[in-house]
Amino acid sequence: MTKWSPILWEMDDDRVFKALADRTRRFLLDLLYARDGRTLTELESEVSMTRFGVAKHLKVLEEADLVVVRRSGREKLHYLNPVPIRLIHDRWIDKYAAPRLAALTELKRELEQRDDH
Amino acid sequence: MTKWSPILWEMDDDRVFKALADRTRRFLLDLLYARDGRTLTELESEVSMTRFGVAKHLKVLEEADLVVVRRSGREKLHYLNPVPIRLIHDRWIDKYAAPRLAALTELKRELEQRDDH
DNA sequence: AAAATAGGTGACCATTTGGTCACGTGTCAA
DNA sequence: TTGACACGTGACCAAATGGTCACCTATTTT
Repeated sequence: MTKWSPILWEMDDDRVFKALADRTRRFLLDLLYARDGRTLTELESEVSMTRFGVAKHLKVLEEADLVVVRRSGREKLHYLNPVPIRLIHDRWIDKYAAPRLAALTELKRELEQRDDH
Repeated sequence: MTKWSPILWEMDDDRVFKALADRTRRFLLDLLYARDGRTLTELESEVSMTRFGVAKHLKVLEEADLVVVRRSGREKLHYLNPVPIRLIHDRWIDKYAAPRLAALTELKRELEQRDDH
């Protein structure tokens, strides 16, 4: 229905949400958020799963454009792309409510800290 | 691992992402984003699915805390809760990158508009 | 050139998920 | 109080998903 401009990127929202629906894939995003540009083998070593499983998950993340890759010889470096996440946010949170919400989530974080020890 | 403060709300991140992974459920959130406080019957009329299907989806959204309900007699009014969405955003987008990203997504939106007609 | 390294493919199986239906409960109005 | 209305439950089936494996290609190193 919507014609997307292919100039910057393509976002298929179903692919993105399906990609985020799996714990392992979210953990892979966490790893890349902490440090970008890792190879499949390096990521595999952080997850208790075979290389094949991890490769499959990374492929799903790529196709959702949540992860972008750069090839370097026989290695494939993985990078986190935050744009689709930002679009999720913008879909259900309006500009004027955002600051108040940010304050609330901040408060939540503080309460957690206080609880943690 | 993290002890959550039950004071404000509980967030099970898996429930949230699984809930968002379905097109119909996202559409229900869109409907509630446009106008809050609707009943099951009203929401059902907007979707080509039986009442049972819609009820099941709403239950999933409730359990994920993406929708909160208020009972009024025999009716059940549904409201959108943006907090879990905000938490998704905060997980993978750092505070300093957010403004630049917002500009990018804004540009994207403009390009779409230009394309659309 | 041979061996080691990094990654890809298609098939397979167990489990989960989406949607429908028959039936049941609580609330309101005539 | 009787019937209409708003919603909930448990069973059921087809389809999609997560994970593993045997086997494959391409690049680098010795």
